[in-house]
Amino acid sequence: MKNQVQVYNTLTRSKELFIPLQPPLVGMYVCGPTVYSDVHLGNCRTFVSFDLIYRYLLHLGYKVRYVRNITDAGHLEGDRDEGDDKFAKKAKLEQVEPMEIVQRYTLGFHEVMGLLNTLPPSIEPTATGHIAEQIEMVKEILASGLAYEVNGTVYFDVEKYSQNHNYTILTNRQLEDLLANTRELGGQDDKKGRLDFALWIKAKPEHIMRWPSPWGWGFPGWHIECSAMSKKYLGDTFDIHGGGLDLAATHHTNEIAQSQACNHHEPARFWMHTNMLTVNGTRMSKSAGNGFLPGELFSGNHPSLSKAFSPMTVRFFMLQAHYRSTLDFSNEALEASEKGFKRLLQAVDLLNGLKPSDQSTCDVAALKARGYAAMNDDFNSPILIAELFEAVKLINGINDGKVQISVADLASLSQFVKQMVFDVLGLQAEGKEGTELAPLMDLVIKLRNEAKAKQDYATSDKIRIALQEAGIQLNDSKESTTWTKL
RNA sequence: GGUCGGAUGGCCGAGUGGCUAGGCUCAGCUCUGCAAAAGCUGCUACAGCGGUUCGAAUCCGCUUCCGACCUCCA
Repeated sequence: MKNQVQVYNTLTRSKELFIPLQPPLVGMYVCGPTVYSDVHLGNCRTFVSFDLIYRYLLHLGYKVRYVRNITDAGHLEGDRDEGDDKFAKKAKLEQVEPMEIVQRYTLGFHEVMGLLNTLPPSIEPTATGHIAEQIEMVKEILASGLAYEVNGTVYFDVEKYSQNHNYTILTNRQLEDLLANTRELGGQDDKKGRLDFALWIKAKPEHIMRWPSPWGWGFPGWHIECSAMSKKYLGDTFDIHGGGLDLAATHHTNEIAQSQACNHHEPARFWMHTNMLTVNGTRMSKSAGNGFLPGELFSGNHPSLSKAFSPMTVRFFMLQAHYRSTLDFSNEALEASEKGFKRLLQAVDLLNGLKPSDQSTCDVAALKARGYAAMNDDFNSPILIAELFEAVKLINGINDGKVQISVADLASLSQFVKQMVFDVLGLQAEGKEGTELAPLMDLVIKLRNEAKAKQDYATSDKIRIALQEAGIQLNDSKESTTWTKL
């Protein structure tokens, strides 16, 4: 299965066969969150998408070092390379230490990632923990002549860089257009060129988050942290660099320039970008104010939400769209995912109790092949899920005695479905947390069945309705009664 | 304004030069004391207009509409 994965590379705008630099090792760097506020659902989608990619590569047997940073310094408010950074600004508002902000939102981020069942990255470095590496990198870029210092701030010289490099290689824009269309910045900084960006920023004396450097007290620019940390943990060139599509034009473009200036070759061979989560067709973002927080979704505590949706429903919803497509968020779409997810897991539960036959009247191998082909085609999880629903149909058919399956095929089907659902898609069963209720429920169901046997339907219906009001759904079938939490 | 990407059935979403995913909804059926749940069956869509082709929703051109990026954002 290895060496059959086609990955869409933003650099070439096409799918390419993915072969790691040093198989079976894979180095993957993904731009993580900026922890100055709660992550919203759009942020989560990116990390769920890369979690799928990480999981599938692991499933194929690759040994992946997955590095995802925490940005806890250096991100600026506004479009000027001076002034307070986001952490200091937020901290002033909330009357706390900047690192208190960082700590709070980092913990919140990890909690949400856990609920969404994303695997933790191999390394999760922080920007503030790698100031020395960033300073080193800035020094090297200065030495290469592609940066200049003005009053304690160091800028990258985009125009000089462009003489020998293609600055816009990632997004295929024309430098002239960029220069012509870049907004006038008000002339308050000391940049030579309009596209130049800060590598190191001089801090005002009152600035709390600042570090000593060869250029005086300051803090790192927005782009250098990813270049420095990816280089440190993955080397000068690694396999995959990922992030949200919104990072491509500026952040990743500048990362490539920094790495080229420092290391003299491109940092990553594959650039992968995940698309945006939209609300009514418009991108969900902090600044647009149309964001949903994961907590609001999981609790249903939001004016636009018809009800609460569980983390796994949300994850399944995200995986039902391809990572490079926009995905539109709505109550209807979430409800559809909730039901579909439930149906999928119910079929998975049936797997262990299926009775094999001598022969198969179904083609498990073809089903598996289609599932793998989908994932090998740029991680096409919607198609994989469609194939899993074909498996659901098969499982139900076997359960009903309408379809026969051999022992070997059943084992193969069972392994495939479970691996894909749990290991690759990263889904997990929910609603089983009420196990302490089980003995109680057994008793209630027994009493109700006794009433039913005596045709005392008034009592049996009373129990059913009361339980429903208490959030427990009874499911009667011919042989038995089961229950689920609503 | 520039660059790029989209427009798929009631909804969400894949895909693709001929065999036309999948989920949800809806309808019918089975099961059932009734209901729910569950299962089965059914539901042929690709913005518009031209063109290429034996054949296009899929390729090309134009039009309309939408979005993203160009400024912090996953």
